[in-house]
Formats: sequence, C-alpha cells, structure tokens
Amino acid sequence: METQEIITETAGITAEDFPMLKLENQLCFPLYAASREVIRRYRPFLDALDLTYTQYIALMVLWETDGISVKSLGEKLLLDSGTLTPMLKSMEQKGLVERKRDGKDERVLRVFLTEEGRSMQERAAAVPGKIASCIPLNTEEAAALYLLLYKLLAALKEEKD
Amino acid sequence: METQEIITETAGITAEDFPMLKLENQLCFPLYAASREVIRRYRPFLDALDLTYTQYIALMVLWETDGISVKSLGEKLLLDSGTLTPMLKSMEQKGLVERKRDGKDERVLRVFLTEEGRSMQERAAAVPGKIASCIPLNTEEAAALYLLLYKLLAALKEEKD
DNA sequence: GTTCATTAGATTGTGTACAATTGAATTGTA
DNA sequence: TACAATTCAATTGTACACAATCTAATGAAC
Repeated sequence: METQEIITETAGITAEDFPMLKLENQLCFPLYAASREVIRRYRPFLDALDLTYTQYIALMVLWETDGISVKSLGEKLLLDSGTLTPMLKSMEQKGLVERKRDGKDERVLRVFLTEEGRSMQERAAAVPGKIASCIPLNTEEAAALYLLLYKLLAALKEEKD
Repeated sequence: METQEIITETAGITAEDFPMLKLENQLCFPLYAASREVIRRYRPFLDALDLTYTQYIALMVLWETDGISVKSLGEKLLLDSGTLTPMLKSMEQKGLVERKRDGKDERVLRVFLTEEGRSMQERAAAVPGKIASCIPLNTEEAAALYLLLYKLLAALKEEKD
C-alpha cells in the first residue's frame, strides 16, 4: 500500500490520473464477477446431477428443441464448436444425448436427448427455485436487471452483422 | 423442431411443463452471455497490448495498489491462486510484473509492477472509452445496470461468511 | 458437370476458472 | 517452547472459452 504511493509518486503519476482505468469504474468487471458468482451458486445443485453449468444450459435448449444442430445450439448459447464439440461428446459419454449427422446434409450434426437426458428435466426442476432463493434481489430488481441484460445482449448481437 | 414435438408428445411432457427451465426465463444466462460478449469487445484492443481480459483487470488493481499480495488481489478479482498463479507467472514472463516473497511473512507473495507494467497504464488509457462507445446502453441504463450488479455482488459476497 | 467459394464441425493450442490437495511458514495455545 | 491448527501460494486435474486452422460436404457459377 505504502509501496504504491512511493512508486507512483516517483513516476509522477497516480491512479487518479486515469480514473477510467479503476476497477470500480468499469461496467464489465461487475458483469464478469457477478456472472461467475451466480454460476458458483449453481454448482452444488448441478454437482448433485453430475452436470456443469454449460451442460445445464445446453440441456435447457435441448428440452425445448430436441434434435437441434450444433450450429443452432451455438447461436442460442453464444458458444462455438470449439467449446460445444468436446462438451457434447462428454454429454454423449454420460448417456445424456446422442449425436447424429443430418441425413439431408452430412455437414450438420444434430443433438438428440436420450431417455436419461429427458428425465434429467424432472430432476433439474427444483434448481431454478433454489437459485432464485439465494439471489439477493427482489422481484423488481431482478426484472430490471433481466431487461437491461437482454437489451445489452440484443444490441451486442446485432453489432455482429 | 418437428422431431421435438413428436418426442415430447410421446413422453407426455413438453418444455411448457417446466417453464422455469426455459433458457429465456433464467437470470443467470443473460448475465453469463453478456459478460462474455462484452469481454469479446475488449479483445481487439487488448490484443494490441498483448493482454488478456484477466491480465487487464489484474493490472487495474496493480495500478491502484502496487505490491499487493496474491491473496488480496484474489479477493478483489474474486479469483483464487489456481487462476492467479499461472497468470501472474505469464505476466512476469512478459515483463509486466515481478513476484517477490514478503520478507516479513514468507508465505505471502507480493506482485510489483515493472516499468513496463506501469507504462502500460498510459497505453491502456483509451480502452475504457472505446468500450463505452460500443456498449449500446445510455448513461442511465448503464448506471442502473452498474448499481444492480454491485448490489448483487455485494450480497453474494456477504453470503460467503 | 467441374470448379470455386461457402458452410458446419472438428481439431489444436493457449489461457483461464475452480475444486481439491499439498507443502512451507506462521500463529495460537497449552 | 513444542505442536496442532491455520494461512498462503503452488500444484494437479477437469472443463470450459475461443482464435485459428483443417476437412468434408454442399452450393453456386460457369
């Protein structure tokens, strides 16, 4: 602490010269940190199901859209094949999904839930409620945060064009 | 798509039976996705400085508190030694920091900026402005998001006790 | 119909994240 | 002062993320 004072005085510069470069003035840092902290809250519940968070959100998509292509899954989760390919293989190993090439277009790989992957939905049904109860925001705050995040996400996705 | 209809009808269950398990009803997913998307916007600017996002936020802490211990750095960034040790070694390799044991307590490792690490602050000064200009939120929205995220973070951190 | 560009996944390599364990240094306590 | 408990960082192992590259399949243009 004292060391820093000495050094920055020596250089004639203090952190105050670059207020935008202070961690506390960043929007991205709380986003990054909160994301990891919330995911940390999922871990005990997902461990009990032998799932990682990424596998869990992939299953969420599959429960809604079984047989989705890897590409479409990646568009929904904003993840690429470098992340999805090994994860889907590991989910296949665990017996949660099957990976099958599309007959009409052999480039496309489709992901299908197995019976076990489908039944996982019932086992996971209690998770969102448990998470909600340990997220310290009231309904209005959670709703406001949700809307701001989706507004941010929607605009960032559009930028990609 | 049609496949899913058939399968879920066969099982007698549809995704609607578990509305809480729909990706769009989760608060965590947009948090996780937005965090990664915003960090993605940093990449071109940080690549030019040969920095990763994690290294960049570590430097932010060091610019404010040179000579900080690994433990304190981890508390600020919410990262543990498993993440920080290899990252700090790589930053030392690049000549940005030096790692020195604390003379008074040899368990403690302190991280000191080199001249190059200190001068990086000037090179990085333009980054926050560039990021701000590509974040599609107005001032009020960004402020509201910032406050909600810090409220969430503060409460999650307290829970740890 | 052949060729060229495009597309979808897979692969490779680097860098986090993080749980769990280890080991050295320090502290608290009898 | 021994010595058990604690603390701090490093290590190990697993699982993402993601850029870059590769390969096979498809589609489009001629």
